[in-house]
Amino acid sequence: MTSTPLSRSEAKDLTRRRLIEAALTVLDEEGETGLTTGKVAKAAGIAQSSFYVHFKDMQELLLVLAEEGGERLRGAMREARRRAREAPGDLERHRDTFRIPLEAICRHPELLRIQLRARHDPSSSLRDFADRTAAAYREHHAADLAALGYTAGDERDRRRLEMIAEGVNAATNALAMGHLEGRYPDLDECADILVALSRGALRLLRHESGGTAERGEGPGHAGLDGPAEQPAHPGRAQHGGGQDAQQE
Amino acid sequence: MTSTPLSRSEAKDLTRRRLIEAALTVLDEEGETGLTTGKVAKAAGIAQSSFYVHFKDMQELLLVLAEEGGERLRGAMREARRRAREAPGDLERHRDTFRIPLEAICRHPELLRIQLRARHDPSSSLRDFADRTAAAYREHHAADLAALGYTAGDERDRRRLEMIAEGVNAATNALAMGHLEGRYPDLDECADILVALSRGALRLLRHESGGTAERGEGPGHAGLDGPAEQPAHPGRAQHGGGQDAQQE
DNA sequence: AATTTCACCGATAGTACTATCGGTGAAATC
DNA sequence: GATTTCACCGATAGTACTATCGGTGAAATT
Repeated sequence: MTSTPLSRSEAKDLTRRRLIEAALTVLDEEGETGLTTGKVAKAAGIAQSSFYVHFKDMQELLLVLAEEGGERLRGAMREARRRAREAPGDLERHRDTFRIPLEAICRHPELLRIQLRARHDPSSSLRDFADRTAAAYREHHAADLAALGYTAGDERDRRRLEMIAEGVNAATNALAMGHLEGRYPDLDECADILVALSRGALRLLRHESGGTAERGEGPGHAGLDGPAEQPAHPGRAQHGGGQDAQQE
Repeated sequence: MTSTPLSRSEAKDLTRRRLIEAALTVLDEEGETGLTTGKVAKAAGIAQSSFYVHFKDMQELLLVLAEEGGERLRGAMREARRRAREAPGDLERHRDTFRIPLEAICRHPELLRIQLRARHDPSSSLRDFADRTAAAYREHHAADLAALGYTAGDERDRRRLEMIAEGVNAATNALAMGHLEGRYPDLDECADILVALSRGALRLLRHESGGTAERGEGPGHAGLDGPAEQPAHPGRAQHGGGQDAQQE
């Protein structure tokens, strides 16, 4: 019964929001090719020409979309990072570092899809956004790993840390998509795989930190394991304060 | 001086080839949105209307493109796999398993870009192709790992093997792109990272193969390493025989 | 040499999308 | 209550692309 006593500006904002949501849907379902003012306006329930009341053109809407989407995703990542930092040595939390991004992706898969598409599409208006987002993730993740105790000593280590972060990020996206496609029903299992991938790579980074750059693949002195590993056993507890265990 | 005594069908084939190459270029540079009969025809040096002499419509050209591109990439992968199988226990070769795909990507980055874009674009005509290609890679890689000795015992192991393959594939693509973007100048280093990523993940798969599926994340007994690794030494440097050093 | 074939061309009808414009009515302001 | 503002509308000019058609000349066939 309660009618809708919307003020003019409230109504406008609402329409604008509907346009943005509609654009997101169309973009996800039909790609940038199918994203037209007509379709978006129709999906939002207004006339095509009214689109221009809210946005100068489609480009402007895309920009807003990029900012909003980026913020949503980045927020989820920040959250994951925050939680991971809370107890860096706790194995369970370490797994969280991967599970939370996975969940974030699954909550808004269209955002990742759009970003991934744009990332490899030179003609996309969202290209810049996608590049910046990707770079932000890389650095986020690299910082996460650093927080876990994998501090980068020299230039090479820093680059490797970044490479690992980038690789694991890509794997995260892939597994999340696989999960959404029904191939990997268990997100926890996805997280486990990601933890394992990271571990292996970080081990490489670790035991070479001091030595020469012998190309022969130095997996040699595998003696030292990654930091957060040994003290792992404790089902979930942490007494062994992981990250600082190994000192070079 | 030698004029061009092209027969009619030869000339036609040549034009057709030019159209395909032009389409590939346009597709890479401007995305599917910018792929129009006019642009492709112009890039190939013929009139827009003549496009239809060679293809029923753009869709048909895209199909041809998908087949050709897929074949090119798949060929490179087969090669990598073949070489890897030749000496499964050889560490150097193991690295090849990753370096060769990296090189293949760098030789034709546009093919990967196009595939990645299509993979996440529901509206793309290349969607099916991209999905099939991705699935093929996954299975290829999973088979590679199996060939390296990581046979999947039960259902769970098989799924994990697939997940690892998918994750490492994604990481491969990401690192190759990073290399092309100038961030990772050394392809060998990329391969090293990939080897390390795989190792870590495969270890997970290994030492849980028999036990119960304790969710608590069993990375605990980091002991047993992957199978095909021990006999590796032969490579070049080896004394320490790296990865197998730490047991338990 | 005469005839046929056909790759290519320019022109164009048809379609889809963009972006603007004048009009309308209800909210906001006076 | 009169006036102004403005979100929304339908109509439409402009632009870009698709796909077809009849014409042309050189290669292929006879």
